[in-house]
Amino acid sequence: MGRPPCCDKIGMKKGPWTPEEDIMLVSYVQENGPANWKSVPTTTGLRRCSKSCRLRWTNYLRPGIKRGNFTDQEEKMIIQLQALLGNKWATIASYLPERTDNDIKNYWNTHLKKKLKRAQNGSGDELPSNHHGSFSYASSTENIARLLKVWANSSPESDEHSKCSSTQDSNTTTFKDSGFTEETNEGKMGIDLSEAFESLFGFENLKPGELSRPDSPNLVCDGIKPDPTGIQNWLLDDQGKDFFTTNFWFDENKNLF
DNA sequence: AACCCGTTCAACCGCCTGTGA
DNA sequence: TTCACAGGCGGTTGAACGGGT
Repeated sequence: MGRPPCCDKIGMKKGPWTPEEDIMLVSYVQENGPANWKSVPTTTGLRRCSKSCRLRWTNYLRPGIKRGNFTDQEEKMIIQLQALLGNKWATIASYLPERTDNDIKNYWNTHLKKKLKRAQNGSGDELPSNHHGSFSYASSTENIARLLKVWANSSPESDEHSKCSSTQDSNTTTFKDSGFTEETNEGKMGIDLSEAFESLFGFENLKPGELSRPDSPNLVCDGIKPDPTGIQNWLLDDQGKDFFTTNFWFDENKNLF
């Protein structure tokens, strides 16, 4: 016998939400903020379990949610991120702040999966050129490195960053003029990809100094930070500043190449 | 008009994780 | 250290809908 679902509590309603229920929930959040979901049913009188309330808010009622068709850019990002991260929908959603994880998951399952399959069986014209037509997660160092290199070189953002990197001071190798603000870094888009790196490269808990550039051994990596607009990644130096990485990657010995 | 079938997406389920007592 | 609980996450379901016959 497993644990009974929370919504099995007597009197709890299930199924589609009515406009009246939505209003009650929005009123609660306006007054109390999106927290303490446990108290929502008792405070509002809603006959919904706390999980249902939280889900309704985060997936539907929360401000700033974009609904409707996904743009080509969004589609491309989802495909690339899914190839890199697998079905980590919440992480992928953090790169598309106007979309919910549920939306992205649904879009993947109903549109993109089929699209990829068609492309795999057919010409492949529908896919970004760097997608290798596999539904499985990128599973080897070689594959993921190639995938990201090609993608980075083909995306408009990478052009911007390449320009920036070409102007950077080679002595300090501090990334400048990236248009990547601190606010963005610290916000929910600043997702740590170190887990993906760990699984791909066998890195276990990147530590300060563990990664270094062969041409600048005194430059060490203190972390990895992705670009919210794409799958370029920055390395952070030991002072927490970015030093760029767009066109270099790691080998199995944790050296950049 | 009635039925069938495929598609979409909101919502639920069950497990996992983080946190506080 | 252990336990309980709330919140988070990914997988799955099923009602609603639209197009075809």
